[in-house]
Amino acid sequence: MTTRRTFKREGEEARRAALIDATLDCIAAGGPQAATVRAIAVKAGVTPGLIKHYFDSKEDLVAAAHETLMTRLTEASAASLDDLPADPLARLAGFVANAVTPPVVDPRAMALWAASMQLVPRDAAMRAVHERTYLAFRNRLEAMIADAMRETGKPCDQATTRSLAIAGNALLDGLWIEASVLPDQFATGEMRSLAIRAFGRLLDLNLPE
Amino acid sequence: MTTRRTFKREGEEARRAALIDATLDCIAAGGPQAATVRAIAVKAGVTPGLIKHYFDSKEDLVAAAHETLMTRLTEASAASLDDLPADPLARLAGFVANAVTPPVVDPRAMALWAASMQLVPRDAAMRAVHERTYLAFRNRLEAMIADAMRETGKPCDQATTRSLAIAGNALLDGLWIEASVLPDQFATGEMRSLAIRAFGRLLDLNLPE
DNA sequence: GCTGAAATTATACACTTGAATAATTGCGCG
DNA sequence: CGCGCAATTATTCAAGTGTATAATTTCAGC
Repeated sequence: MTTRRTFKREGEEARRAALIDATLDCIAAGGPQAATVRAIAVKAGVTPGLIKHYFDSKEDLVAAAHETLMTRLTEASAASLDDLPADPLARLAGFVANAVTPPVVDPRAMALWAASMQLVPRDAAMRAVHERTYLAFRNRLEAMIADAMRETGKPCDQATTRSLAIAGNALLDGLWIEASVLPDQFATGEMRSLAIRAFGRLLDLNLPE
Repeated sequence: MTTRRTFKREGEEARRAALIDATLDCIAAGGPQAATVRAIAVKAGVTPGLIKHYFDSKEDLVAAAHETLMTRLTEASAASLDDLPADPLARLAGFVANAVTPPVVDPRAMALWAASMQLVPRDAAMRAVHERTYLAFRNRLEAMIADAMRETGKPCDQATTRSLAIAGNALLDGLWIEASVLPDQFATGEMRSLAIRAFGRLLDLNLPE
């Protein structure tokens, strides 16, 4: 007679979080098709049936995982703000450098981001999440740009600031992607100074490296 | 007694191409997990077994499809070069505008691109394809940038040109992504002039809109 | 310690998946 | 026309999928 595996009762929040993390791990490691209920359960140290107990369906779990991912990416860049200097120019330079170097630059995060981008065009809920997090990031960048321009006596109108934020955001996105996916293409530290210089040219500001 | 479905013999190239197109259609419509051998066969107007006849495995077919996708994206942007003016500044502006407006901007292409980016970190063959196509695009951009700088009497050294090409490429990538995934965020024509202005600031050139 | 309810595991099921094999058909060549 | 081979279809199979349900275990409250 085989004995049942022993288990411990965890709180609902802990279990949901563990299942979500396990889902993200699976997707990062092998793409969406690798995130099967069984693989997720193994990674979470749990039995497949438990997924059904905490989520109505696997689809629900995946949606929750993507929401968590997006929130984390946004919060990660927000957290770094606390460690940046108060001087607008240095602050902006630090923000830029942070966005294009590890740990923000990370193949795993990149793979997860690509997986979620893939869902955006055909999933309204995912699109809403993306739109919200995108605008949050861009608006934060816009505020820092406005501060920097004002600081250097080159204030610009709102439309220009908006355009610069859109372009600056795109620049950071593009550099983040390439640094994450082809890390060997760039020498150590090259991406950092490259990004700061490019951002400085975009704003016509002399950002401190 | 049920009669067999009638069929026609197509050439090998035609069948392979049809299967690859069907695969891309499936991935674009429903993500990688929707690209099952049966769905692909239906879309190609063929029986699942035929896939095995032309490709050793489904994995091989998917790899071939991604190679085709990447090549097409690169060739699409190359084709537009023929229609651009010879003047370096106007040429660069046209290239930029082309990259951030339809038909290059396209939710379907974006979804396919995301699907393939997702494979890059864990598939060496995909990484090689990405690296090759990325460098081809960037080198083309670098040459145009060098021409434009020389034209305006602001020649710059090779390292600077390289940096500007990397940043310019990132800027175009980022704008392309956002325009493709959140088309409603930008007014008609806004993305185009925004991109040209931002690119002009990056290079410190007055690009004609 | 008991007890009961909730959490967790175990089992079963219907379905889909990719692949392998056998049966048939189209069609170039004589 | 008919032969033969390769292209294509049809069928089958084992493995894996998500989910539903039943059986067990944990643990808080008495």
